[in-house]
Amino acid sequence: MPKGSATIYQVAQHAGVSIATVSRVQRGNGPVAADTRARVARSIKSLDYRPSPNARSLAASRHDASGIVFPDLSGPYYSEVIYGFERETVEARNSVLILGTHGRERADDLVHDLAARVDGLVIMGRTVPDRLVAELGRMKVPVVLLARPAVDGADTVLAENRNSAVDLVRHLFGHGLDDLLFVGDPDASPDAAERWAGFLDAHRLTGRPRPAPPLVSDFTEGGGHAAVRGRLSAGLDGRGLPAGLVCANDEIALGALRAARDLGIQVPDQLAITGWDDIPVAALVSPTLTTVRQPMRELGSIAAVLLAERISAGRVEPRHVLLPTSLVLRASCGCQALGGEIS
Amino acid sequence: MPKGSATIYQVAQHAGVSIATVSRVQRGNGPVAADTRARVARSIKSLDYRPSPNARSLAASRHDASGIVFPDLSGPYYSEVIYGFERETVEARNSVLILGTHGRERADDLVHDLAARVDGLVIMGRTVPDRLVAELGRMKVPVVLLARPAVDGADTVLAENRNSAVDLVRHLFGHGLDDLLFVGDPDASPDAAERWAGFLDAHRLTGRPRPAPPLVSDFTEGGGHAAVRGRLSAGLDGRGLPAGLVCANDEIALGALRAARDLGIQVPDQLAITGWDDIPVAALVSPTLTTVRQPMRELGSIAAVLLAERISAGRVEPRHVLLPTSLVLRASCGCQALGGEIS
DNA sequence: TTGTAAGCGTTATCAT
DNA sequence: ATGATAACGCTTACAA
Repeated sequence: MPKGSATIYQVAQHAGVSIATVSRVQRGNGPVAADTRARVARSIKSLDYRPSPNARSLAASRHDASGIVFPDLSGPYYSEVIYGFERETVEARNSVLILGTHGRERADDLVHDLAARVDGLVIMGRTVPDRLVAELGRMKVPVVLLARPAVDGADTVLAENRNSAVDLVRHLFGHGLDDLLFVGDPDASPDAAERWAGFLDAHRLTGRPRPAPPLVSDFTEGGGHAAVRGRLSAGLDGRGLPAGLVCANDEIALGALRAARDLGIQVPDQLAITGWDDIPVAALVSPTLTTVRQPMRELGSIAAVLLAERISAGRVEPRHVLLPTSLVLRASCGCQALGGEIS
Repeated sequence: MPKGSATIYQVAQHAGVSIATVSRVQRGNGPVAADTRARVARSIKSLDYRPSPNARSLAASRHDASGIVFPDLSGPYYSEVIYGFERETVEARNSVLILGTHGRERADDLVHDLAARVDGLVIMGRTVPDRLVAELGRMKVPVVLLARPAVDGADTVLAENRNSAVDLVRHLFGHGLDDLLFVGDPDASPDAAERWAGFLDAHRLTGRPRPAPPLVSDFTEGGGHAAVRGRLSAGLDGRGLPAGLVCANDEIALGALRAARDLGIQVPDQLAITGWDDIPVAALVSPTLTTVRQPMRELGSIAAVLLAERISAGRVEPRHVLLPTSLVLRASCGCQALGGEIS
């Protein structure tokens, strides 16, 4: 019982056959006589033989593993996507490597290293520059882009943003809320950019004047709180309050909610607030949060499936999957707390 | 430019040296003449050579990777721990493999496979049976147990539970709340078991009678909501309401909060509720949640450090790290919403 | 049906 | 200081 389990040689010897036969039995492919198979199988079991994934990768130049790159694991969005990806990937008998770039400088090298250890990669959002994505494409590394526009010949999977934003904003208009402020940073993520674009569309389509520029905030509760609090207190000091805040995600909206509470502003009576994602707590805060649900786990699992198609089925033409979202009407926009759901 | 980058042979040829020399230069270890080194380095750069992790693992029998096993990625707790682990591990130039067991039957095999791909493993909670942990120990696979009592010679890292529970419960007693109900499942996790033990301790230490058995719930908001709602409506029907609910984690507490809201029960006036973990939303719900903060990311990063000690420094005597927690007093226990923090 | 042997891309041990 | 060359544990033609 030295470190590691038995090797193929030990099994071969134990069963009195060659390593080729052991390999055949183990992988269940080549032709093997029934009795030989049984004998070898017994040896495998009794020695508890498990082929070394490394040696196998080296010989077969496959890894049976895939990787996912994310900017930061913070917040429900990333962890849910990763959850979906992990689940689907393991289900397909592959291992999962994760890499958070965390805005590191070495990110480039880290991604290359990751790429060398897997059969394919899912890349979330703007974690890596287009240049690198193209480079991976040239190296024939299967790549699926998640929540990011197409680059090169890579697959993409994203949730619908722009039309959903239009629907959301028109719903707010329907509440008689005209003066809306978008909170988020369109320059920071493709998702935010699309939501902002839909926000603009809705104004244009309904013949309204162009709205104020976005109130810039990162995707965190803290960021949302700070930005919104600043804007609202300026509003209280005479600049005037917007009628509603359309936040680029739920966490920003949560921060906005807290800012409003800090300042004694009633939501939704004095100020409507909406989010995006429908993270679990959106239904738990008070007032409950009107938001746009996107299927986070499914984003991850579908990315895994696309990757598998490329790797195993050898697909090469890029596929682009667009997942539908649904408007979740709750209390924070002025709807009844019971609020139904519109897809 | 075939699939994958250049091999060591191509670099050797390009630089006019043997592969051994390339290896030396690449790894920066063996003795190499300055000019040779420079020439080889140039070749490496110009061919964009990156050693194959697989071949390297096979030859050196190291993986430069470590793995983490969790039961389910749902909820902030697991994702935060994994975040801390990933960050620290990548910082140390290692890759990270994750595996969710999701209560699968094949979990055993999956863990073995994972073990074959990494230099060491972090195992969270009760994801795998003691038998398997012991088996890994026998195979000399470095193992760090997280939020789980020691097994074999494995390291452990856990946050203090029992005393913290005593402090929390005594704090509730101080509010004049005597009839407390524990919500959670001590049989389902070591953490829950310890918190329940502390809950009992507090009663004993203060000369109170033994409290009612736990109201069983899994660690989810939904589970907490269902269990608590059932108990509270029974209470409303005459059985009587407890004075406070000590929940095994924040998500259960959130469910309890919702159940109380459903039934029109005022928190904390009619019913106090406390959680555990201090997940981000605990500060955002209304009333804000009194809870026990445990350093989730740090649990992950410390596990990574312990693992690294075993792997690189070759430590072999088990280490056991106990992380302190802190009581976070907010509104749901009856404290002022401003609530300070006691460590 | 089974075995032999040539890789796969490194590291590491000897020689030189 | 450098180069051969034998592992590492497997897959996979190719032979037998």
